[in-house]
Amino acid sequence: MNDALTLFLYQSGLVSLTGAQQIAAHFHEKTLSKNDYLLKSGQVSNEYLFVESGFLRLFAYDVDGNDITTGFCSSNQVVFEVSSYFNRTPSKENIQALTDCRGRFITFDELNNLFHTMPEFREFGRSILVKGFSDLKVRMLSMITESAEERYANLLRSNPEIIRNAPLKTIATYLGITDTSLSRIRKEMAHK
Amino acid sequence: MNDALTLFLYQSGLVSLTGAQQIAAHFHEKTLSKNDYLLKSGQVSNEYLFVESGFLRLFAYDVDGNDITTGFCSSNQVVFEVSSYFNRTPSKENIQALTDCRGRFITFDELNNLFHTMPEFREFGRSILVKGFSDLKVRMLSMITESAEERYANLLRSNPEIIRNAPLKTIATYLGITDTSLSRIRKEMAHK
DNA sequence: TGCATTTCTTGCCAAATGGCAAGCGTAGGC
DNA sequence: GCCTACGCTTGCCATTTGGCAAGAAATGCA
Repeated sequence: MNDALTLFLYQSGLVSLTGAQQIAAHFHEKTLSKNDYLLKSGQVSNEYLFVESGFLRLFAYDVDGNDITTGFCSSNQVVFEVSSYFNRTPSKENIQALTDCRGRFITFDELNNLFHTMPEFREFGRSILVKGFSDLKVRMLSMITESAEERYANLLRSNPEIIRNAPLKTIATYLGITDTSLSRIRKEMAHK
Repeated sequence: MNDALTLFLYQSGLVSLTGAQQIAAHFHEKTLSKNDYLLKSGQVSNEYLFVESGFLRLFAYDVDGNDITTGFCSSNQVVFEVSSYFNRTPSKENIQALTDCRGRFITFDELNNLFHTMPEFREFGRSILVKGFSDLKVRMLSMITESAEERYANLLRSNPEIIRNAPLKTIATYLGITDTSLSRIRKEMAHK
């Protein structure tokens, strides 16, 4: 009987089953209630969290103090603030639960120890980083080449559950538009 | 007497001076003439290139076949296509020299061997990945919160040399606007 | 040098998106 | 259960950006 984290590690293709079990054993339980923060700006991210259930969002504040959603996270994904976690510097971003969440985390020191003792976990760690990077590149390209309506339709296709759990304004800032515009786009799309 | 690569490794703060010298010794010379490709889409990126002199750009094709600049690279930076290089998959992006370039590269297999034998190089490798990721996050936030004019002003401030070496259309796609708009923005800014 | 190609600018107008404010509905706290 | 946030929609109009096409300027190549 293997838990979701063990399976996630194993299914990456980079970790053996016994390796996955050993690695997963080092993670700790974590629960968050809706609206709880996993990370607040100014803090140093110290939880590399595998999400078993629930949804979260990452956001930053712009110069005018508006919060801008920089990412979403759903179950079977890893969430943490890359720069703060690896550089041990204060985060500019926040990570907040959109719904009640359950997951398993590991601290930076624990992760580094595991990296040293288990090369296959190192590979896994790199793959998480590379995937996050590539996904952001795809999103940037979509931001440049697609209309707001196309970007919303994409998001709806790829993350329908999140769209149901996040308020309109949150989704709008993620897409780079105002809540007013998103409301109009929704209306447009309903007509079709 | 240390070369630029050795200094770059050492100045990361993650590698000792002797370590930096040993690592640099594994890199190979590379020169590119203006407009040469370091990587073409469809190929697997196999050169982790430290640029000693010159400028390059990364670009992808959108659905209509237009090329979209996804990044710039100048001297004292490392350039490669992250996803293709680490996953050994065909690249969707191209890397092309904007000017004559000189640098030093290492292949994927060589890099992995070095990662295994020199833990300090592993740290360095991670820091390159993390920095690329964070920089892209900053750019995404700027894309969402700033006007085209502000983004252009930022780019002008951070990379004046590149702006002088890249054609207007190349810069425009990087900023997510048309060349027509960028031309107008330049005119506007000249008036001030 | 001269021709051809590309790059850049500009005018005119259209389309996309934003700003503001009012109104409405709903959900949570007391 | 009521009242107050808050979240969402909508109208009106402003601003930003784009599309197209023509022409000017610069560049590369024979």
